[in-house]
Amino acid sequence: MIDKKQIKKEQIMQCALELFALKGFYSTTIPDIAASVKMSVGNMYNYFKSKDILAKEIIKYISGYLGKKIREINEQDISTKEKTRRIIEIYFQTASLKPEMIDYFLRIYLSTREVFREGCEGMICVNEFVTEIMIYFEEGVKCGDLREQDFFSAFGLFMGYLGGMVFLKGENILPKDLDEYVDDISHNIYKALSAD
Amino acid sequence: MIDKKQIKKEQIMQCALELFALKGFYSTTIPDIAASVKMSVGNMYNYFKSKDILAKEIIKYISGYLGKKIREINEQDISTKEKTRRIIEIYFQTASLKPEMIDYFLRIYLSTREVFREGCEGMICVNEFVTEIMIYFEEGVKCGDLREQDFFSAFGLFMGYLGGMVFLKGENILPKDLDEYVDDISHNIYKALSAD
Amino acid sequence: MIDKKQIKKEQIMQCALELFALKGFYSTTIPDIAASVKMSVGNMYNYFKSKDILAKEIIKYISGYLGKKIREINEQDISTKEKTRRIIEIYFQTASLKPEMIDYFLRIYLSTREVFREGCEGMICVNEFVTEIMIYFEEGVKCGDLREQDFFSAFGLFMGYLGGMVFLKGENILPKDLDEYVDDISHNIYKALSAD
Amino acid sequence: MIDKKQIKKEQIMQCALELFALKGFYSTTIPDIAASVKMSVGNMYNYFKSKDILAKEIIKYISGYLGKKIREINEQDISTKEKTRRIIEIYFQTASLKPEMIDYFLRIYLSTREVFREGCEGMICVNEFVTEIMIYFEEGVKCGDLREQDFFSAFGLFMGYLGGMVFLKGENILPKDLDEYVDDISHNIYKALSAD
DNA sequence: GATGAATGAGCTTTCATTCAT
DNA sequence: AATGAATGAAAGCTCATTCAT
Repeated sequence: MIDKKQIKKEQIMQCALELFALKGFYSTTIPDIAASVKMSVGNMYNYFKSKDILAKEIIKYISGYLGKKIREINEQDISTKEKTRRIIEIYFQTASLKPEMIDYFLRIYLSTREVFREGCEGMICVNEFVTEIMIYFEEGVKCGDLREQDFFSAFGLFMGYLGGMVFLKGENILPKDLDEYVDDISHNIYKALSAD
Repeated sequence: MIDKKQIKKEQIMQCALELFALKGFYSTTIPDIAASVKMSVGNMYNYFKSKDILAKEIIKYISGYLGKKIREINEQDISTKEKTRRIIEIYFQTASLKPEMIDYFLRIYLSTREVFREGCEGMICVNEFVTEIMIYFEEGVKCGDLREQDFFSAFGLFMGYLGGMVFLKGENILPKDLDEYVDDISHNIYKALSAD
Repeated sequence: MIDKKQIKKEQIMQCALELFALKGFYSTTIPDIAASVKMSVGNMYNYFKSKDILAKEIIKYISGYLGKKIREINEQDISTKEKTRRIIEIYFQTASLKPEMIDYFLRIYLSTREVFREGCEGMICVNEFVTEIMIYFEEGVKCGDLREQDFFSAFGLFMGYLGGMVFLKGENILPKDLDEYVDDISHNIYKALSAD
Repeated sequence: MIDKKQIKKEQIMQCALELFALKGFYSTTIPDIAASVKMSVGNMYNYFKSKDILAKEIIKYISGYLGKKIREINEQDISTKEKTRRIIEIYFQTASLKPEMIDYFLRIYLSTREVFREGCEGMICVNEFVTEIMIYFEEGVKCGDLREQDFFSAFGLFMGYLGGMVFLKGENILPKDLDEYVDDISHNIYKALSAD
């Protein structure tokens, strides 16, 4: 029973996620979402008590998804350089296969402060993802591959760079496919973060 | 006479800019803006025909402001390394002194697609700023300081990184002041972009 | 269920019809109509997507009503002279019992072009009514009672005349009741249209 | 001096007349009219104290214009039959050369009751025109050409018929030019009104 | 007389949320 | 759990009219 409810919740989140990413938070209405899930408006409120709460659950869901992917990389026995590359690959892959996720992250979560202010203070709602990046970084430092520096400076570089690229792709400004930038970007980032 | 109208327009833009950056585009109402300018709602429409148009004028205004600042750097006779540093300084300085500008850029312009789709295709509305970054980059390449690579990859790195840092600052996640990251970031970026 | 919705739509149309006819299209507000139906403003929009659409549905509704009445006359086995008289009677009767209908026709539909331009091109929205008048006229010609002439000249005479009388009545200019003019008018029209 | 003011008033009335006839009373704004007269909004109010008053002055102006035309016919020494024809000709001519006048009469004056209720009770504002039609009719009766009947029944026939035709023309429904209907219509009307 | 910036009430429409069924 | 009609507050925008210059 409890499972069934969870499945329905995820269906709603997936539909809402796509619509939010596509049209923006305010331009997506609850009836829009309900229609997309093929469910009545009233019933939606049995699963999520408000539009804001739905938005917050979605960002947690995305953070969990990405966190898991990176954890898998962190657990592999490979060089920091290789890890760096694989994280970038996973990020771009997600941007390619599930563009709504990265879009939601960049355009909804990062920009719609009013909505996430309460209940997502700090980076609570995005915790799983940030933690894994932190682990990647700390292990890189520990084994001497990465230069010791403020984590957030490194994080800003990493995530800002990747986010920036996906953004440009989304605007149809990039001449090439994201994959084709992986070499350049890996090189740039590793060069910036590495110890030597 | 025409000057007086221009001055009023800029007053409105400044007030709207602050409110949009603070509360978001949709959570800021025209009455909010009117109250902030101490002007009647109706009269606002004598200056900007719609909320959307106001939003677009603001981003052009910001782009012009930042473009001018970077042009001043580009025109100086200093090394690419030094230019890189100064651009970062200017960006962070702006984020510090006029935080609403960078915020607007990151949170409103980049995220509220529905609004900027028509009339800001490609990067038209942000043209002045992008052009100066392009000049910085091309001159760096020409004089052998920067590695020749896809401009947008470099642009994504530069702007994504800086944007990411300002973002983290805005979320009160950064332990230190933005200025204190200038060394690290300059180093990281220049290392990533430089020819050797 | 679908019936219930249809009934409510007709209730709204009837209330709106009365208000429009009484106060004019622009001087009747949606809140006015909602109050008259004892319904919330928002809910009105679950039945009619806009004020304009409501206005168009109303004219179709009236055209259907009058068309049906005239069809019943057309189907009767009586002389053209008698048909003429009965059409006039029906028209005046309607003007008497449901004055809002004729008023709406004359004062809203015929005059508020901006509203009916799109969606009511030609005489689409008033089709059922015009068709029946056309049948009356063609059958009269076929059986030799009416003189063959341009249909629209005949239509202009017939409808203009009747409309003009109702208008004068509405302005409280006519000294007598509309019924009392039936003889005169029947005579005038039939004399004008008849073959001899 | 007083003349100059009168000339300006007529210029405004002519411009307003055209706009009202074209776009309707409510869809024509004071700024629209001001722009059309090439005059400031504020100054317009030096000539007409309100939009409503302007509308009322216009209908009086039209009534005067048409009244004068018909008076000229009434004063001629011709048969009632010929007078009937000439009135129709004048009406159609006006509809052709100054379509805004007839349009204003039919679509604004007759339909926008809210506006004309106060100050145009009965037919005050249209007095000059109606009086001349009355004279035409009474003289026709006096000399035995027209059947004695209720004046308003005759008036409704005459004006309703002509108005209906112009209406149909305005809707682009009439296959032929208005002039070409003069014979038919003269015949129909005279037949309906005449004594034999 | 002339200007046009300024006012503010009022309009249509939207939409998150509730609630009777 | 499920429906979707109903609510009503609030949004963006318009426009007749006024008023300082």
